[in-house]
Amino acid sequence: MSETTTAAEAAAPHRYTAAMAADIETRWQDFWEKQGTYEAPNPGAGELGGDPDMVAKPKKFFMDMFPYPSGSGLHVGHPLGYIATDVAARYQRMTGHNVLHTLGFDAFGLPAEQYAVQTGTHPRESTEANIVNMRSQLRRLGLGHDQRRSVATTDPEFYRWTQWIFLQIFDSWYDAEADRARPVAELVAEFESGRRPTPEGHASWAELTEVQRAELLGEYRLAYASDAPVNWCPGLGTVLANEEVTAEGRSERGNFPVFKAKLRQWNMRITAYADRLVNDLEGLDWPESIKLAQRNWIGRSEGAHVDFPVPRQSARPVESAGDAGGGPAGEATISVFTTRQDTLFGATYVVLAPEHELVADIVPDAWPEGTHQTWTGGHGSPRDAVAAYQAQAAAKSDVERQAEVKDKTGVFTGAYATNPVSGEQVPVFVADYVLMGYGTGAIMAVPAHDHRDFAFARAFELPMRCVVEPADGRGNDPADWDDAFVSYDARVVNSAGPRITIDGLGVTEAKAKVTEWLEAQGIGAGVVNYRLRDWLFSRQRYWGEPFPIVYDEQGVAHGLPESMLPLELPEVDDYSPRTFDPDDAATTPETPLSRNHDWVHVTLDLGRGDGPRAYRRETNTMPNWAGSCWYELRYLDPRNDEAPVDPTVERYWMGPREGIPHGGVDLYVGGQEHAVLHLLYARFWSKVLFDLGHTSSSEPFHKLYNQGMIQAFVYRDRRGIVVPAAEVEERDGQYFHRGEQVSRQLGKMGKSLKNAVTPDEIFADYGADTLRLYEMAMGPLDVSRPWDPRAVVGQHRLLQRLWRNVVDEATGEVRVADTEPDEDTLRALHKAIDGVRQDLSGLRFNTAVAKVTELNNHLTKQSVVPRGVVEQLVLLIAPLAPHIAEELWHRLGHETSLVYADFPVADPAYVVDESVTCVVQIKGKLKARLEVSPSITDADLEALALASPAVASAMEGMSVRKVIVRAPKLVNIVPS
RNA sequence: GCGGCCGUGAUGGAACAGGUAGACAUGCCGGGUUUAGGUCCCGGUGGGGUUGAUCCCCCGUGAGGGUUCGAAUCCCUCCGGCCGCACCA
Repeated sequence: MSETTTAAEAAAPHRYTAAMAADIETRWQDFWEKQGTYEAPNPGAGELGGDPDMVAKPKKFFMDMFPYPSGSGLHVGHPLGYIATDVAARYQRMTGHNVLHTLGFDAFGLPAEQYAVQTGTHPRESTEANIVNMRSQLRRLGLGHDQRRSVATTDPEFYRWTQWIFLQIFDSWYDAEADRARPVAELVAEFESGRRPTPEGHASWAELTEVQRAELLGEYRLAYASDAPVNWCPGLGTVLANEEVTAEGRSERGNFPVFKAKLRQWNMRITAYADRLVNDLEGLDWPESIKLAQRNWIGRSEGAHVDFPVPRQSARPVESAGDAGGGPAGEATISVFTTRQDTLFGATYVVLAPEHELVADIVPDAWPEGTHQTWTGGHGSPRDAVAAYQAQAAAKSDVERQAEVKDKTGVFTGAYATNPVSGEQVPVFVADYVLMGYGTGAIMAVPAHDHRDFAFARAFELPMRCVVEPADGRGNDPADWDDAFVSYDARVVNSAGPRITIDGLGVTEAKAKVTEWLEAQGIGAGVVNYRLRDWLFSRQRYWGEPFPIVYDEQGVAHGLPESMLPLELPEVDDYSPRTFDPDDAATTPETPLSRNHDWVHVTLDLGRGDGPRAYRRETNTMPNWAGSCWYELRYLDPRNDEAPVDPTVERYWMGPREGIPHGGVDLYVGGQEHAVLHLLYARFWSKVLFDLGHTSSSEPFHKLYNQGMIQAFVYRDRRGIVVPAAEVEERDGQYFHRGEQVSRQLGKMGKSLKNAVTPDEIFADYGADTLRLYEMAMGPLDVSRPWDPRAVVGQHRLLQRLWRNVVDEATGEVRVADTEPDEDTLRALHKAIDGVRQDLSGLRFNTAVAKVTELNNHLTKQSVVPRGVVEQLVLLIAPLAPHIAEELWHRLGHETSLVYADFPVADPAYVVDESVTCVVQIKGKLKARLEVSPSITDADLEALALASPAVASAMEGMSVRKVIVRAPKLVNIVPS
């Protein structure tokens, strides 16, 4: 911008420019802050209670996915969703709602740690500095947030309650009969009274030692420590949840290899909620794609367990209850999971995962006579063959397994199991296409009707039997087939035996009959199986919530009493995670908190009546996701020091309501990347808190909206090196950087691609209102679209024209007239009101901007601007461009802010045109237009259309066969 | 491989429930204001044909086919792009 006053500026000293925008915007931002304009009152007399009239209004609770306070600042892509929710929230304020809208910070996480390692600053310091910086950047956008409610997950007063919720989860178990979580104390009471017997294999409650009791309860608790195999990522130095590992078996963050390792880690029993997490999706107003992603991730499938008896070779006693316990001595049982019980007669072999614990028990000393050459893997004994295969499978990474999907490998165990329906002896194989982590880790193979089994059977020359009649004419002999026949809509054949016959039944009937039979025989049962696993909840990090858990001398975990919360992060010498060679699977994690010996080893009185005792603290910290699992609740009641949220306040803002029995936030806007992470975890916590009676809402977010990404052009030179987008010049559709031609592609916006545009640049050139309008006008909120630096000016021009319609650029005087608007203008106004209302409530911001623009353009063409109309226009644009709207509102003589002014209401009489253009088509082709009254009858319109000269000439020599009339918009004439 | 979404001017995108395709904006073209520039103003702008000109005609929503009086919109096949899951029994 030029410093000297130009001639144009001298001619128009009161033009709306970037400088004037900056002045207006900061002035109103200060005003709003001072007035507490956006402070939404809670019901009741609490600290955030307020105006009862406001509380009595219908409420709206709008949220954005809160940001990580990064040190590198914002680019224009970041606030897209924040602007959208702000516009929606402002619209709701003007339509008589008590609107809660704020934004907090998800501030635990790796970047602060890494920054701390580089610079020596404490993560808390850099985090707080970043939050201050981000707050001021966001403030400059004019977002109407209730600042009193903005929380940071790193705040001890916040994570005190994260820890408290963890303890609630730790102290509860899932009662499958009641289908909800209950306090562990109630479970203990049931064990003590004998009302609930201890599970098979355990002594009675009274006979158990304290350690044994703790172990038993650990099998019930919703938060529990276990030694199950976890995802260990040496490159990051921490273990990870399944959701954080990519399909390629690498860490989502950093792309390091991930290995399975047996480590004692904390887990959350999210699997207990699998069914409810699937079922409750139905009532949510979420994008189908996200619901689908969650359904896929949970992976509910209905099927059955089926027992296949197999001779036991070793003399080992039966170790544990369950699958292996049923058979007579010398016999083991392979329990398989299948979703196709109906194909049981077609099961011609059985496969165990290489890690299956039964493998060792069933392998005989020598190959049975006549064993196929291909089955032995060239080994002299089954033991050698299986051991070699197991070693080979263990050494394979997930990536390698993926690569070999087409080529099935495996080896015969030497054992034969009995097919329970046919009594047939079927060979038992070990193969890595069966995964230990899904189902029972064992399958019955039905090669004729499963693609994978078919491929394996072909490779190993195993028999196939067709038991579902192919409907595609391929015949009933699998030997002639290229692939398995898989269908759920077919008839069962070849499935008659001495014990059960299902021939002729449809797949569904056959399934039901087989399941019933299995249950009656006690050799199987219908089960529902899930792909979802429990959520691995501990991390080897410094910058996270410490677990409020201590271990006594016997190693039993105890929750800290509420009075000891928050358990604050201790000072340590070194915050950095201990990382390792990314490929070295043999490493083990080290927790930064363990470096503070004095903090770890403490003497505490936990209030259990046993006085002060020595304890050792848990040194893992919680994953990043913990704080975001419940932060919506804290927005409601951020200063409550007796509970995470007051129940009355929670019910007011989030409780069940008309058509929304689950309750939850009214609108939640954020990116798609959290489909199976944050959004799943938060739903889980929400349900636990609901079950335990702490909240009235069993879903956190009723309506979810995914905003698209703002992309930007990426310019590369001939060597493919990215050049700064700001330095590229365009000439005749070609792009040049320092004289050299460069190529242009669309990509993410960001520093690494040298194409980031910061809000500050746009503020300097145009102002915040222009930025807001441009982001809203670019396209539908849920679609990704490129940032076009040249196009921003269009929205600035709109504001300039709006300004000019109210204010004389030369004098600064208000130039509107107190005249009555003409009919045309009234119709333009009321159509705009009607359209903008619909668009804003439907989150169609781009078309709302277009309608406001149209009305403004209409006024621009008028010689006099009627005050009544322009005032309504100012209100219409207020949610989108609140600063200029306030300024004009003020200049138009209003004393109070328009934030709570009534949004204009359309007069239906003016929403319809006085006359409408009727289209006359002949065979669907446009032939003529007629100006007609909107209330014209079909008959009148038909007569009018047929009488029109254009129709008469076009219909010359033809007769009318049929006329379709859709008064008042259309007549279509069909000639014969 | 399975599942889902999407292809409209030079560009971002409109078109609510099948009924005037291209609203609104950028860019571009022409004109104005200005010493000049544009973050100013006014007008034009899908392609082709025709006319002195208004008019008028034809074509047009990735390609092909279908349903319909009428299709960007519904159905089928194909092509292209994006996303999710992926040996899940």
